[in-house]
Amino acid sequence: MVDRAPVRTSDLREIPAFHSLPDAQVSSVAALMVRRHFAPGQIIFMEGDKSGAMWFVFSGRVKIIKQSLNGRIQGLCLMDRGKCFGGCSLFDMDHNPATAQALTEVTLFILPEQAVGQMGENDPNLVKVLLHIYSQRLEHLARVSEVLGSWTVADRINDCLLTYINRSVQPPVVDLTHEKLASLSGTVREVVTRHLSLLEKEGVVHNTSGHIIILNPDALLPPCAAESR
Amino acid sequence: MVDRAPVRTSDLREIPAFHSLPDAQVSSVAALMVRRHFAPGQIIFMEGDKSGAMWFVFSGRVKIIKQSLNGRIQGLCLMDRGKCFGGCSLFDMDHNPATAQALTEVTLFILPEQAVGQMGENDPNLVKVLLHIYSQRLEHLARVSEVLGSWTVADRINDCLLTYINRSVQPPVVDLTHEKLASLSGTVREVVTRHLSLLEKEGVVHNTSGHIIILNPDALLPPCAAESR
DNA sequence: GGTTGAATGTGACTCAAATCACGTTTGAGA
DNA sequence: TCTCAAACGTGATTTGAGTCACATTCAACC
Repeated sequence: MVDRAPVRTSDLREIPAFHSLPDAQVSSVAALMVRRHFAPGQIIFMEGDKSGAMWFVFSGRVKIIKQSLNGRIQGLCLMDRGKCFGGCSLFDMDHNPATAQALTEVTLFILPEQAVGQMGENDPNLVKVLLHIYSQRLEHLARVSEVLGSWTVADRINDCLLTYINRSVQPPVVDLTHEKLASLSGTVREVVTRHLSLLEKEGVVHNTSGHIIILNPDALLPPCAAESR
Repeated sequence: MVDRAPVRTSDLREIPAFHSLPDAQVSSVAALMVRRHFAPGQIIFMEGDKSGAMWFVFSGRVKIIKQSLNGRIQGLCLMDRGKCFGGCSLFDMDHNPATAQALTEVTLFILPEQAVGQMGENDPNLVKVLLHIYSQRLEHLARVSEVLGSWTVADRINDCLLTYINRSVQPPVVDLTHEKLASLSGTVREVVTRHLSLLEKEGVVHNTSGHIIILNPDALLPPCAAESR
């Protein structure tokens, strides 16, 4: 699965974490990276693995999932182009807390563990990259814990719809099955189906197989956000 | 509330985030800090505030809480001596995501926003302090989201008991009312009371007013952790 | 176009946990 | 020791959401 094509500086430029970095450093990081390919369904790493490598999505989509004790699989998030995942052992954790699985054909850039370690030691600019990534995660986790803790299932589904909305087409659309949406919002398919039927009755969305067309995104906003508009 | 007594280097040494820092730097950080005092119940900062200052608990206990839309208050965690909170706007967030309230008499050290900003610029050693704090939070949040997402209420209550157990007395004890425990574990008082009665029947804890005596801490471990013993 | 497996729709049932509504105990201070 | 507010105990009721079971529709591909 290792692709011989090297990681080009211009490729890395597409990844937000490297936007603010001088060219020289981007290319030195690029030299340390490895390009890999995964087919849909392939496991990239498993919950419990000790790898501290960091993974960057160059193309395709990766699913981060977690298996709970009762055997249900909770999707944590989807990683699209430009996103970064893994590297958890750098964050004082001794193993990966979740599993990463390719959802489509994906091309990933890997920054191996020891390379990440060195980055921190040497160069304050590179530390900023790490801080940037940290920030993203903290924000995401803060959000997840807020959402799981206080919202109802209906709100969580709405939130997922807004998170994975694709506005590049008109009207905007969410390319997820009810099944996947259920997993991402921490519930089961039937509940998603029922809630989407409700939303359809209200004229907020339109259901087609495999896609959900969003007619009125604003109606999906949680009450608090709606107030502030 | 500003206390004239300066923050001493030896005071900072008590805080884990500064353990690995050379003396010279600890004292330069100490010079930037301000000591403040809060009475029980006082609000330290509110959800939505934009302050990016970081707060360190020197003595006493602070409660981090979040008000959900339905008006219920969810306690996120308690901060005891040595813990750090706040500074969220440094983490790419534009406002504090939660409220901090003094639970007892507390003495806090504040590292003002611009001081934190400078730290990152200048000294790679100080950046490690930030990374340390980041790591702690990521770990905590990862835990919270795992707990909220997959565990049952009973498991969450057990988890809270273990988190806030005070082992400095024998037998160990948890100094929280059912009400506070309910808030921390994301449920309501009645459910906590009922679950604790159960645990008492099983001989795991003993209930007294305002304190819960833990007779058998191991029995509180979740199934997964229990297996690995 | 007919077959097939995935995706969706829907009713009935179940259950954990929240809510409601009390009564009882506790402990600190007048 | 009396009082009162806070903390605790407990039944009855409600409900959100997960589970089960099965029917229906969709889309891809020979």
